Amino acid sequence: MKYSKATNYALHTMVFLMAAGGGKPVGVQPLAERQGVSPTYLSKILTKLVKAGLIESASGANGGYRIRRHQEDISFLDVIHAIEGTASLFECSMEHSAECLIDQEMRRAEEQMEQYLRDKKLVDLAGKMAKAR
Amino acid sequence: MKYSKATNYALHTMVFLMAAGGGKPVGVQPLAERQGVSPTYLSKILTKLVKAGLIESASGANGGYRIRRHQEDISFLDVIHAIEGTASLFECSMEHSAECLIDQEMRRAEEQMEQYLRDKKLVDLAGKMAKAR
DNA sequence: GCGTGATTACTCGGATACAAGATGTCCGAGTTTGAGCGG
DNA sequence: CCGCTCAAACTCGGACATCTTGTATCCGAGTAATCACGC
Repeated sequence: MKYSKATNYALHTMVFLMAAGGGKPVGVQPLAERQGVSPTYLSKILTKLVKAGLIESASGANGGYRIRRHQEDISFLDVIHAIEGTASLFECSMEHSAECLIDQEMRRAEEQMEQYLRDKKLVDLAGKMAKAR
Repeated sequence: MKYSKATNYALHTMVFLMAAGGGKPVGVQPLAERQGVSPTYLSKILTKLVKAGLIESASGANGGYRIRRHQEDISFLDVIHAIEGTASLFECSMEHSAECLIDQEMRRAEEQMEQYLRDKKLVDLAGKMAKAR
């Protein structure tokens, strides 16, 4: 029960892409080098973000990744769901007669966390991160 | 990023032990049979609950497990921490100069969920579960 | 100068390898209860 | 009736086996920009 490293990479990459702005795309190499991860692996992660519609990719020379326009209100939850999936953290999987009460409470607890992450926008950190790093 | 089945087993067992009361201990067989899991595996899970001080074990014939007295205010979080550990769900693991802002936000989000689970007491469900099952 | 082809710098996707953790089983050891047996 | 012994019913702990998932690498394919070359 931990968040995967991929989520960590994805969040950091998103913040950096936001700081870079919507100009020319950023290649995988500088992004990977900055985080100390192999470019090929990071590209697999970024592919998920592309499919989720959070960023867009540009093929060919001078290609790379770029934040999607008009989506600077992307939340933490958007990124996490793109990487980890949207499935519930807890599933009872027992054959109860009715709906499992434990399951209900666990899902409500999870909803508390998700609500917080839904309200937190990445763009709030972009500025601070740029100078902190 | 999912809760383990062990947590599910632990929560269900705790609720059932509460419904059973603090009289004579309950053996592993009936508990395991009810949840469709092998007794030996369940015993490993319950050992963690014992070490966390949530339940106590009685060796020998007519032995088994029993809820600890004066602890009917056991919360969901107590059980989860006993099984999953108390480590944070998110760890940045990057060599930033300062504290990672992403890490801070993720921990706050997690704290939202934990707070909910800390307030939820198992005893609230014990009665309902008894008749629902 | 201008098109055309080759080269280069990228992303994309699948296949594969590796490691770690979750899940589950097996077995021997210790512990308590209770029955049986002999005095 | 009493005490002793022994068997049965348990938990406990470690050592495995297995399966899934996360992590990571490699390679071929496609794509776009740029450069070189010939007309």
